Amino acid sequence: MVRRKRRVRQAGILDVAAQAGVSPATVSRFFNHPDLVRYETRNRILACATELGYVRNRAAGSLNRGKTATVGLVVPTVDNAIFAELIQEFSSSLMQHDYSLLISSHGYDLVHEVDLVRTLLEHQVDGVVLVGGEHDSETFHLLDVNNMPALTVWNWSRKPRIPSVGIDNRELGRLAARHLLELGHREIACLFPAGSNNDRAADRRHGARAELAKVGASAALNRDVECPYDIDIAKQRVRELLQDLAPPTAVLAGNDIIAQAAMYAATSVGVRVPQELSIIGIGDFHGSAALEPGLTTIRIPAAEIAQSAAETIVDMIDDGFTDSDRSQRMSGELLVRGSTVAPPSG
Amino acid sequence: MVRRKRRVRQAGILDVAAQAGVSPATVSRFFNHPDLVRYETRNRILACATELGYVRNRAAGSLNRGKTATVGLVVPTVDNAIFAELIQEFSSSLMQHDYSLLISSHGYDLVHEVDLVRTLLEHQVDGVVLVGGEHDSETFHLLDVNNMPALTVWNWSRKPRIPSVGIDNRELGRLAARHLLELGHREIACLFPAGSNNDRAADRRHGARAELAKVGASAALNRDVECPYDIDIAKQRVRELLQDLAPPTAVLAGNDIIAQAAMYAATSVGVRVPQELSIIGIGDFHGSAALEPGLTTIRIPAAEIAQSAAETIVDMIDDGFTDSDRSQRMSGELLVRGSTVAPPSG
DNA sequence: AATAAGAATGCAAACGTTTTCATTTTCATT
DNA sequence: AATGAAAATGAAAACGTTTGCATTCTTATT
Repeated sequence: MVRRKRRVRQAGILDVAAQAGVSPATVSRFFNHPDLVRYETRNRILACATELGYVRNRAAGSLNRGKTATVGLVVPTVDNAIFAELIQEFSSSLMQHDYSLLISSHGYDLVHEVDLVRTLLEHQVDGVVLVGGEHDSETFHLLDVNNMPALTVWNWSRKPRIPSVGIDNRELGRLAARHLLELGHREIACLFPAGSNNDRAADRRHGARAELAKVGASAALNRDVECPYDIDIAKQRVRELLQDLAPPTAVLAGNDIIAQAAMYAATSVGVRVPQELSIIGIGDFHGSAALEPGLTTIRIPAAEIAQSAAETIVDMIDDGFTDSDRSQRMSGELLVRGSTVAPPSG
Repeated sequence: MVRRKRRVRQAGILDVAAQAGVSPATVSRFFNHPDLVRYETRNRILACATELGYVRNRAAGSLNRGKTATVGLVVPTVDNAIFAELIQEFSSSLMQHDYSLLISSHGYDLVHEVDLVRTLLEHQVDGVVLVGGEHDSETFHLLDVNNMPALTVWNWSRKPRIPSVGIDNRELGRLAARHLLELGHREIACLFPAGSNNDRAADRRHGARAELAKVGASAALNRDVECPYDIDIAKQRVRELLQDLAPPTAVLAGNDIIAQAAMYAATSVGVRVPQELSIIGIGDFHGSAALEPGLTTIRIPAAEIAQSAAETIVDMIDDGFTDSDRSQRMSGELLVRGSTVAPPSG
């Protein structure tokens, strides 16, 4: 059977109406407010709709109502465990509220992010969720001018430009540092990505450094290594570190990916974890518990953040945007597993 | 400054037109066919548009043109390295063609998938891309009735219901099995997820089993373990396997996640990889090379698949759907790293 | 200067819904 | 059967673009 080249006109609400012997208005009501339609009529319409293979045209609907029941989410990257859980959970929470999700990623490029946000707006999303608190001023401008319900997630901050749902990254850094210090470590290498375009990482690093400074920072200071969230590069960095004349007794990693890389690096140069090197991560990603030894880390409640964010943005959309600040602060939690112990006495 | 509760009417094409002293038609042309507009007029319109913070309303446009420049992608899950690279690459390829991406995931539930596809159609996507070749018949029906350009990716199959761009999963299984056999392994445990709702996994398993059968399957047969793509569960499964009276000399994992879990499992029970246990995965995910030892695996060219899929679906949309079969077959490739060697003699 | 061809713009009719308001039908009450 | 209230439906006007066709403005050619 040859597929017709000529595009068959799709069945519209008018066709359904004609077939069912009612007005288009009634068909529309059937889909949007079924309780306003008589029982028998409902059946008739449903039958005709399925028979004709009718699917609603949300674009047309939204033109009228000014709502698309769609939320846009902008993440730095999807090619990574980092935001996978957030996305998954956000998506399904949203779906429970009958909203759809439009995702885009900018690869940690905040200028590119502007375009993504604009595209989202062009597609008439009802709300926008961004990861992180730092964004191009044009991004803020666009959201503001278009009076768009917006939310930042992942990081919490004291006085956000737009409401934020997330954790205090400084605290995460502090927690991780404190754990290592309490175990007795003083030779600690910190591995964080560059702060530009990534305020989350910058905050974590500041928190960690501040905590370390309390016990006299000089030792830790020269072990502040810049390292992207990339497993191969991170592994290489830690390797160099371990082959140093005076290797650190502990690694404080900017996230679990770097921590995982650190474990591999240690194995590859024959350094035993945790006996000779303690490693702590941040994030508690899927799989971090399965590592051998299990990775000590600071848990970020990704699922909770995602769920709460979904509910908050939906609220903001429905309530039409009151002034009440919807920000919410979640907290990180130290998860001690096998990768950290007291440093070798010496 | 108090944020207005009342929703300020967004600037529309008419406002821009009025401000610039031209007709709405010209403004529309400025955005869609700039070359039709005189240079000075262009400048004037651009100035007014930015001043008013105008963003186009694609919903309205699409109503008229019947195009949204949006493609829908349906993946089983996003919470996993598995499809991350595919998504990322597909998204950016699409963006280069000025298309946007609508993503949804169904958690390996093909019935749920029907709803996702319907939602995608309601949002007037111009094309739909599905992962895997097996889908609910209602899914096929919807796509067909609505005459929707559609593509399946990831797996290639001989006679697909709709065109497919991907690899032959049977071949991947075969390749992995052959490598182990050639090294001399005969005690091989295969770990694959259940085949229902996941034709990719089923095909890989069949390919592997077929290859193993060539050398007499009985040994391998009783080592056919069902195991989901979950690192924690997989680790547990392999652990049980290794504590068996007659542990296998090699593990053939359904994907790199399971393989990774197998490595951790081995470490946790003190079995050395690769000396006492060889492990091969399928996929070559981000990070598989960084494992210690590096994971031998069958590479799936995710980026190539994604790029090709993006181009193909865009073609199908633009060309209005000729009958030519756009299917494309990519191939897997054995990547020998450190996790496989000949079995211990004896 | 007159003319023609081409470029630039304007007019107005779609596109497929939703919703307000008006009208009809139903049903219980008298 | 007559009445009124409530429920169900219909008519028609939006929503903000795009585009075919008509018109006007440029510019080059004579």
